[in-house]
Amino acid sequence: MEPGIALAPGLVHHPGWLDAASRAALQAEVAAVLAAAPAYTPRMPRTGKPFSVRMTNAGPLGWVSDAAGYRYQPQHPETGAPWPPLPPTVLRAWAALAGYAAPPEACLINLYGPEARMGLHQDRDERDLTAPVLSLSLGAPALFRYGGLKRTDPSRSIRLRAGDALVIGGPSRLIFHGIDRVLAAGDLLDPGEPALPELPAGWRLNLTARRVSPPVAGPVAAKP
DNA sequence: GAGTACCT
DNA sequence: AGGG
Repeated sequence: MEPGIALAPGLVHHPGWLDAASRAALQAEVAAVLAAAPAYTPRMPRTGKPFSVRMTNAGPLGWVSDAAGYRYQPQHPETGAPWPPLPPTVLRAWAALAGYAAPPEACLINLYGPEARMGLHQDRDERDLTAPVLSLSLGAPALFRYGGLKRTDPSRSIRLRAGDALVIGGPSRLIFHGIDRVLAAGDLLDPGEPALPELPAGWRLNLTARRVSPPVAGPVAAKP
């Protein structure tokens, strides 16, 4: 597993982990996901207030939020279709960085317009909290804020750029985190084929791979 | 098992 | 910073 920069125990930043070719490949993979599973606007539990971020998913399960609450489900909430397969680049990054044998089951794709934000929150809807969450960034840079295990713990922010990977695991698995703001220009989406017609310059895209359920028990060790 | 991926 |  590659070193990266430990921001806290279990919270590891890998700046520029995806090279230009991998970023282009991932963009093409995201374009395919969006074609099969269009971005939609999630809503807050109970109040139904819309998020500023748009979302879609890939993998056997996807994270969704609406007035009924947060949950993982196998189908797109609007089309009813199963989520498309996990992008190969996400699986490759997981194998290299997650330190977890079983593959991810969900890849949440967050699409941030120039004004989009994500308030401080915990990723705690997964039953398997021993697996890390792996984040990959594309497009415009953004200010990522992270704190501690309590909402009131002090927080810091770092800049995430296109190609950065971030592993959120171990003692940091349940830290509060969010996106303060997307930064203007600077990094545009790499020109790649096929382009992402739904993603104008100035947008940021984040993919988070998650293990939702504990892996089924493997072979039992032989007794002496 | 609160809530709070939101808002003031 | 903190709400109910």
